[in-house]
Amino acid sequence: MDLARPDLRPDPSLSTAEMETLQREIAAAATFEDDHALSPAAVAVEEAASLADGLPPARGDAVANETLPGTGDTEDGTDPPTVVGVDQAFLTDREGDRPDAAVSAVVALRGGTVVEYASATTPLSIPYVPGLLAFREGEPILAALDALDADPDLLVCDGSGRIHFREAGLATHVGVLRDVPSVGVAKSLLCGEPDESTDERPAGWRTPIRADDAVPTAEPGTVIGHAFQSRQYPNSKRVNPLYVSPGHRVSAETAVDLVAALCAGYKLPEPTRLADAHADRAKRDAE
DNA sequence: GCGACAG
DNA sequence: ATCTTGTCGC
Repeated sequence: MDLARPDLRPDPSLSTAEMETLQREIAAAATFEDDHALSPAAVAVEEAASLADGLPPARGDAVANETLPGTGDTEDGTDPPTVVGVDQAFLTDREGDRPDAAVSAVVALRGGTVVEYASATTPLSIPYVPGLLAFREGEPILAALDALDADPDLLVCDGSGRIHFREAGLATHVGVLRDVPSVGVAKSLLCGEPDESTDERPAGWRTPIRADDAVPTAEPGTVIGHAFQSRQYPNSKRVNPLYVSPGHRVSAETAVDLVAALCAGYKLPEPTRLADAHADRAKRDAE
């Protein structure tokens, strides 16, 4: 059965009040539990793709790679889950003022191998408002996902999921609309309170983020995500942690475990890092 | 009124 | 997010 909810699409023409109401519906339709067989081990990425010579092979070549012996295959011969990274870049107008259009990029990985790329450029209709990001970037993202042939088993979105004022961040919104398991990976904390200070933590460290007064829809103290130190330098400057939260059909614990498994030596998990690079390339090609 | 706020 | 060179460290 198809449980996607196209009726809950992030329509940018809604009023602020309507947007917030829609987000409460999204949160109500969301599942912050593991209802699938997605295991962190199954999606683990062993080696980072080299961006030195540009991005890995585009779709046509990558499809051929799928049939290469040992590439992205699991031991029992089953196909690994398809993980799709989603990211955005913005085009600026002639005067160099405000962003004019959004470039949404999606990159599909299977067993650490890139199997497909897609992107979509959409005019921006509303400004960025904290808490309403999905209404600015949601439509472009959905357009990019539509351009993808692959069937995502997991979406890795740039931004929050359950770590949100109404527990309905970008990752949750997109996940619910398509009824696909999703996680949110943010570079800064929107709301909620970490159990411990996140300062100068070693790679691999994590601490729960709990709902506070800024998240009235959740029972106070509910774990809505985690701060996760994906990378750290031995010396020199410190790296800030990531803020990982469930989008849809994933628990807070599994969300961090999945992201940890998807990291391959860089601060950002591979799907996000590759989508980021693809978005930049698509943007450059458009200029 | 003040503070605080993903990309 | 975006505007941008060099620079410090592995």
